[in-house]
Amino acid sequence: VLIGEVARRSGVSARMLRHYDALGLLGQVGRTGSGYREYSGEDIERILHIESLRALGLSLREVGRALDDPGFRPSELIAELIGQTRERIAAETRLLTQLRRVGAAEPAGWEDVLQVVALLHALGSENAGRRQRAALSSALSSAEEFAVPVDALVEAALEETDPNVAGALRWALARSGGGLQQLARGLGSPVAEVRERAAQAIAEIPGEAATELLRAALTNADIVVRRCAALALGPRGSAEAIPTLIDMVATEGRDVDAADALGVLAGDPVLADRIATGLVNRLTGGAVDPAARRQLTQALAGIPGDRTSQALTELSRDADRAVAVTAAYLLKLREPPDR
Amino acid sequence: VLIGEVARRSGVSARMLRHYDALGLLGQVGRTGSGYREYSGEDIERILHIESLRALGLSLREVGRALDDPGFRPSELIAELIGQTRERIAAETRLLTQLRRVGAAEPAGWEDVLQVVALLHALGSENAGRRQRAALSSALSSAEEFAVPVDALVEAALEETDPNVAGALRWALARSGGGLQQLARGLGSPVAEVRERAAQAIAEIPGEAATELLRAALTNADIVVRRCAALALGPRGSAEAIPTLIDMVATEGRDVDAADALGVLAGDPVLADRIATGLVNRLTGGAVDPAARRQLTQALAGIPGDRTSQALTELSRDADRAVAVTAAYLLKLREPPDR
DNA sequence: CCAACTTTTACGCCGCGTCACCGTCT
DNA sequence: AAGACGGTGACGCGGCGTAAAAGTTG
Repeated sequence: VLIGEVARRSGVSARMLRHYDALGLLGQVGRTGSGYREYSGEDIERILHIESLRALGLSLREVGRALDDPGFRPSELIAELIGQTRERIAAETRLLTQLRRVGAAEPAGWEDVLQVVALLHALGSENAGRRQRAALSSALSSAEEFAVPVDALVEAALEETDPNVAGALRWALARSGGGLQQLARGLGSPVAEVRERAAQAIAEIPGEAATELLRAALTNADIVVRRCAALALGPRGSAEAIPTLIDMVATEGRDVDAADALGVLAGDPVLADRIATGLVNRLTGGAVDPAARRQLTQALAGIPGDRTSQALTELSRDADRAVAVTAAYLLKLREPPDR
Repeated sequence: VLIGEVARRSGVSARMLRHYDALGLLGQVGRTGSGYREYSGEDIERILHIESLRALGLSLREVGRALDDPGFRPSELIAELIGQTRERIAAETRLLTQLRRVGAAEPAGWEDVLQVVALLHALGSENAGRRQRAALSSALSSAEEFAVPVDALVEAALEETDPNVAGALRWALARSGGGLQQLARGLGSPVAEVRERAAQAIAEIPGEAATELLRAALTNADIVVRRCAALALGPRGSAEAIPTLIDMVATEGRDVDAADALGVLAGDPVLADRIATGLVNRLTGGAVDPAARRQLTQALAGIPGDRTSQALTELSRDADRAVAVTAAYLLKLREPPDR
């Protein structure tokens, strides 16, 4: 069979058939008296084999090695090819999300494209300084002509380990005002750090939508998220955060911040009563550790109202000297200034 | 700034910087007195721009065209790049599934790999004849050393439009005995044809697992699926199919097949009674169209038992002549042979 | 004799590493 | 004067299209 016939039937161009021959992939191909290549049935079969292996992604060189080595184990090669293909898909997918972000920024001209690309690239950089600069510039560039790619900011904020850069990213997000939906998804991440970062980022975003999200986060499965949400909800005047905040006052660590948040909420007299009652219930409930009782007592400092005054009077006779002294001191502070 | 410095700070190799220069991407780069390239701040900025565009997947030639044309609209280019990238991802993904299937076939040597690849390739061919041969060969090759990639068969069977090839594929699937799980997923496809093909394929697979799946399919949202399942469940002795089959008898199209299936089920005397009752209820229920009544009467032919005989006696006096004649004829057939 | 084949040889593409060989700074 | 820079030119890789120039079929 001559080369043209083989080319037509196998779908491989005559050029490539000659190339295979030149590379020695076919062993020796027969020739007619006048020098034309004469392919045998075996040759054709071998050509089909070559095409099969090439379809799996092997290079011609690899095909040659594979077909020549009769004792080759295919399974590991297949596994390796799978790995390589996955890697390529991952790279292409990263490229695709970059492209989508650039497109979403609706650049008006090349200048904008270049700026967005540089920004995205810097946000994904290994270098913390570059990331920092990128975060700051996206925080400040909201007045530019192109839209800052919010989802890239969210992704960066959720993955950022450097605290300074993370802060800058949260600031940028807060200024952009968007990304709440993706941050909300971050609250459900399997990774604890991501959940916490999402909660912090939402906490720094102003507006009713973020507040609503924080209220929902009060029922999050992750206690860290719940506490972060509660701290942020205090200044926003959300009474739903009170139980979590009282829990936090009784816990080591964020008790001062929680007490402050309760103090802000207690600006409303109705809430002040509820908060005071909650704190007192905690103090008189059984099995509370002494350190927690002291923190709860101190938290009463920020809560106005008669309910607190009564509680402090009783606490000034508390069995725990530290509690009694603190309560007495706070009581004196609350005496009316007109002697 | 000399080339080495630029290379170190931009991450672009000196080789490539010279290449950019040779391609004219940078306009004219300055030179020192001794002929060294001297990059200005603008040059460096331009280099960063080039890198940005290359990161988006543009070739050097495209970068040159883009940067030279000041009035270029970037948005359409971005859209095109997105399309191309998606296409590449799709191609790589197809390759990945092929590779996984080859790996799943656990080939012992190159021979097996080649056969599996050829088979997969033929299954995905445009040419119906090739697909047919591939289907037949995978139906017959279950005795070979390698495992036929069942999921490829399922995918092919769910997408096949040629009825002959589809039949061969279902046969191959039935012989392989696997793929039920993926076929079950096909029952939930948004495409009606795919759902029907999945149902047909399951119907041809023997065994309790397939029967169970068919029973579940009786509650499928797609009526075609339900009917296909019911037809297949008849011969498997599943009484659950009876209501659907009776519905089918009263409907144009598959009524004869449904009647046959009911006849098989009626081999069990208890079921025979239930079926007869069901058919009679349909006949005496209000607002049944005449054609349906005739089909229901004919279906009684295959149902033994006294209940049927009584019904036929009554029907032989039916107002519809066709029904009455049919019933009378069937009654005569049922007279005991001993005169 | 012509048309349709075949043959070999060779260039180009694209992005880039790497050499060779030579000049120029400090 | 050594060694770190810079310059140009060229080759190679991989997979193939394409084209030229010539010979072989029917």
